[in-house]
Amino acid sequence: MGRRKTYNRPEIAEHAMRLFWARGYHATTTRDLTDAMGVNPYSLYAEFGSKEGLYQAALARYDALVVGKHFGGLEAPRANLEEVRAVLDFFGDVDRLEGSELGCLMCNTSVERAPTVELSRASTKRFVDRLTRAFGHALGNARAAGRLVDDAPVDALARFFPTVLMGIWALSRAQVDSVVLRAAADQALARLDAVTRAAP
Amino acid sequence: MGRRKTYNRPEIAEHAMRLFWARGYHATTTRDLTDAMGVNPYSLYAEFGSKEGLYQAALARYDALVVGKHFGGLEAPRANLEEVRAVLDFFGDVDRLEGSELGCLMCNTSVERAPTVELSRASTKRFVDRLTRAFGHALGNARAAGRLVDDAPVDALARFFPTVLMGIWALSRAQVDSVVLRAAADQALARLDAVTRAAP
DNA sequence: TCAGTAACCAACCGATCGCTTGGAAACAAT
DNA sequence: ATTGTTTCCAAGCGATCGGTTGGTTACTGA
Repeated sequence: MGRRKTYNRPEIAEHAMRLFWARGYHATTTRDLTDAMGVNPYSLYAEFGSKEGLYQAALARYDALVVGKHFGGLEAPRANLEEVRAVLDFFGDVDRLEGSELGCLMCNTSVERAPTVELSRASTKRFVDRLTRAFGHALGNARAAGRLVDDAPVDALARFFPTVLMGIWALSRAQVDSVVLRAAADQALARLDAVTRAAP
Repeated sequence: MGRRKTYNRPEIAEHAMRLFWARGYHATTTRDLTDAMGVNPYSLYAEFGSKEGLYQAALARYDALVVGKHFGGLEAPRANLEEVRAVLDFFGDVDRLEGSELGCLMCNTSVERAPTVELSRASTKRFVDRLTRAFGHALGNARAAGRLVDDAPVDALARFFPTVLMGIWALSRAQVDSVVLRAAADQALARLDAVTRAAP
């Protein structure tokens, strides 16, 4: 009943995600968005209500696409120490990847939006919770498999690692020397080694 | 020769520092600034040239006042393990302080400004360098005093700790559960303990 | 085929952005 | 007291912000 949409909602949200990710919320104008996406302001507001609504949709898309891509392994049922090490190792070398100066959209949101926008604060908390659960899950598996020392502080480590990653992401945006990010990941890994039981 | 200024440059810069710290660069308008400081736009532009110039002055003020306050102990000639532990412990409990949801202006700058503004990127790098040197200095003293194990990776630790703090600051702004920040600081401290020689 | 409906688009809205200006006010030097 | 210099301030500059609207186009159902 009526004309069909010529755009695709998830695509628009993904496009917005990339712009917001690179430049932040305030520095990305609605004209930047409509120009880059080839869609009219009318369609944007009909679909997302406001710039803020579009931002939330972009965060949701980020959670599904990017977070899922990087932390899906950690959330897999049989995730173990290998997955924990892999993700820390990956982000220790993240500056070698193209676009690493973007950091993480959720880290950016925590800094730019969370203090003043309730929805963004909630999104950030959910993100931290997701990462904490993911690490906790994998570390729990490791402990159950007898690969961690008995008094290994699984919960504390599961909160520690996301914090280290947030630091790495924040610094990525300033393009600090890659040695810094590598050292941060390595020392986090060293802490993990300290509570890992030696292989038999 | 001529009328005297009714404002004080460092005071203006400090006032701007607080506003930028709380709301970020883009979300703080020049009217917010002039209203809060009781100074006219003319004076602001005569003194700092542009909003960007004022931001740089605010960063300089932050470096002198806030960074000096929190990391001065670490930079003291005789700084040692106690100072390293004190600063990590302090920021592990930072959420108990009033205004902790502000995080750190340099962390905010790294995220919001560094990717697109060369001066802010340089400021951020200098900040990270200052922290890295401060930690390296104190850890170097500890090693020289025989308080660290022989193969303690002083340089890596000196890069690791600032990264953890950046993570804590980024998360502070989302007011995440204090347990997260405490755990992050504790695990960083545990890594330090692992390379500390047992007391005789 | 034609009414009804929904999406499209260019043009535009008031508000606010960073920043400037013309003239009055306050000082120092003589 | 006069002059020259500097700062102060209200008002306002063009540009751009997030968001809207009226008329047109494309589709659906009967």
